[in-house]
Amino acid sequence: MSPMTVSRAFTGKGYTAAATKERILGIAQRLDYRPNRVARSLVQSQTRTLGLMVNAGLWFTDVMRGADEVAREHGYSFIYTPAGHSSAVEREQIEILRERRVDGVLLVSGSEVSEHDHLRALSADGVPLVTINRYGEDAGAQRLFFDYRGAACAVIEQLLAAGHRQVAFLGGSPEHPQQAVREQIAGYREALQAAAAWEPTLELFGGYHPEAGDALVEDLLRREPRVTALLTVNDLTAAGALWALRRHHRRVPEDVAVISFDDTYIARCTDPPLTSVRHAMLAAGRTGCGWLIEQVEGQRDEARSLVLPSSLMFRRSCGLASPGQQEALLRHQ
Amino acid sequence: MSPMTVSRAFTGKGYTAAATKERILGIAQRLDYRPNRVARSLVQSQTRTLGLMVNAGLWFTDVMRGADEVAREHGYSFIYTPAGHSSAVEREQIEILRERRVDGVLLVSGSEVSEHDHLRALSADGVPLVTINRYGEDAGAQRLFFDYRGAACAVIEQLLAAGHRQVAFLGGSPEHPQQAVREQIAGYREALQAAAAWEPTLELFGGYHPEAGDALVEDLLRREPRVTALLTVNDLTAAGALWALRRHHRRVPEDVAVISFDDTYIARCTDPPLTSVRHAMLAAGRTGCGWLIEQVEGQRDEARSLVLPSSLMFRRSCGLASPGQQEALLRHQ
DNA sequence: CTGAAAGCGCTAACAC
DNA sequence: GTGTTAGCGCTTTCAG
Repeated sequence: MSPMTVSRAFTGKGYTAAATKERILGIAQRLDYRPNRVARSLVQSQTRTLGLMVNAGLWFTDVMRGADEVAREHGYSFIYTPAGHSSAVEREQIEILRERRVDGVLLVSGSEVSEHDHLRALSADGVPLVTINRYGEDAGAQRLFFDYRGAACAVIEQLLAAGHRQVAFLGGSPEHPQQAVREQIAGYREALQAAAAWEPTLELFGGYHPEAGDALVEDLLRREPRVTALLTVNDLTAAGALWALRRHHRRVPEDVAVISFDDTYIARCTDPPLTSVRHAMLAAGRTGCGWLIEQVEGQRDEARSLVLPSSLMFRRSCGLASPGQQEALLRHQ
Repeated sequence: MSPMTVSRAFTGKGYTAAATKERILGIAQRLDYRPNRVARSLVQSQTRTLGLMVNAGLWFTDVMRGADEVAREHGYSFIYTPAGHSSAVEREQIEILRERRVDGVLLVSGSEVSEHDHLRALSADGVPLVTINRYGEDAGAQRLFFDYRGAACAVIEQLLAAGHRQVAFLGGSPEHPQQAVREQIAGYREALQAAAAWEPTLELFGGYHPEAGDALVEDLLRREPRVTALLTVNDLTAAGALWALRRHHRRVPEDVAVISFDDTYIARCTDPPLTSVRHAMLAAGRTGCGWLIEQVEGQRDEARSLVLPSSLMFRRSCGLASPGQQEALLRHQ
């Protein structure tokens, strides 16, 4: 019963007599023996460990869950590390992951950082990298995106089709450091301009919180009292917008339709509940991790990128009929 | 420049001439060399890796952030694994963590599982374990709790002191598998009974979602129209309760005061915003990880447990004046 | 089907 | 201050 035989019994590689195998596993059980993956990692120079860098936030849970599911199915585990908002912090975390010899890195972060050398170095040294929701310079990674622009476009098109002509955008900023926000605004403009219905006075930027949403609606109603629909940068802003609309006795959705982004728990809790754009978080995690493992295991090294389709969760705030189900895929064109 | 000298240059252990050290670090930089922590882990039988088992959810972000901060300060990293809701799943995940030779495990999970052998085995084999919000059988772990009972008590006492006599409890169930929920109910009863103000008709169980909150308020107003205050099992339920109260033209907080549990984002988004019990998530993560590291490094092996004090985030829904600040510590007695 | 030898990259312990 | 030796627990390779 050499170490080699034990190894074969546990890994299933090579031949082992069924009887020996059984005996070994039995003894192991009794001795509370369990193979040491650290030693195995050393000799195989493969840790079956992936780095997961995420900016904590309301949404990252689902991405993480999806990624972890797939990892687990393939025998990988995740080392977690927060993403931070600067190249310096990122570089430091990546360094730790590299010392730990992770087989690949999944980076989930909307932060725009100025330098990408640390990411470029990863790929250059053969450590696969998949990014989710990361715009900016291509650092040799495979990349996944949520369809902020397309979703905004599609939502506006639906509102226009329902007869709305004065459709406002609330919150955020066209100068926001995260491109995702800028994409939303771009999508909003694109759809309205295509219908010759774009008016700059209907764009009210400047915040991401309920209080901002409330204040912006105050402004809006003063500037454009005829407004009949509004899209907000996120659920929080929409919640605040509802406060102001109620104060001004505008009924939602009869007088003003409201649609927001992100479909967090908040959307189910407001009065009325919010129709909200839902991004494919779980799918992002699953696909991202799948791509990563494909790279680690040597299939599909080429660069690729994919924009994941978003969907619209229909609730009472928008006055639109959902096409058959409560959740509908958002497809621009 | 033997391997040993390089090792000393990087770890700082033992003596290294400043000049040699500098030269080594320089060469390392140029060669893109970086110490292999896997090899180090093997020889030291210490991975500086901790297992983090959490049930995904709205709240776990903050616990995770706190834990990771402390871990990082001490040179540890976390391997993430979901907690699941059964002993079988837990056992499997723990097994993976043990094969990976984590130095300790932080278990964050309210799930009540029937068997604790896998946890007991951990401690028995010298793998430190700290649990957060885990009731039930003591499996040799150091344990942290949130003060659900005390917080409920203290909230009710404040409502009573403000003159409320008919105080309802909404949502949850005294038979809920998670003790945390049962603790809330116990605290509610305890405080009301102490004031001889407890009435079974004011307890309405049966759900954790807005729709449940809404329906339960319907029942409540039918049964006890004189109710002036209510405590809900969580923010979601409270949000639904607000819908029903508005439908019945009860003003919040003038006619009915509402206080909820968890202080999620939702509490800032309802109309009016919710006064809500906030648990010390970040502190739990930090303290838990700190305890774990103390165990790993050999100080403080004895069992210990601590109930972390909760606080109340005052917002408009409760009609109580906050004592000086918006957030106040909840202290029972 | 099983075993023996060698080595993964590092560090503990002990020379020099 | 620096180098040498040995070995952490496994797997690769090759021999039986």
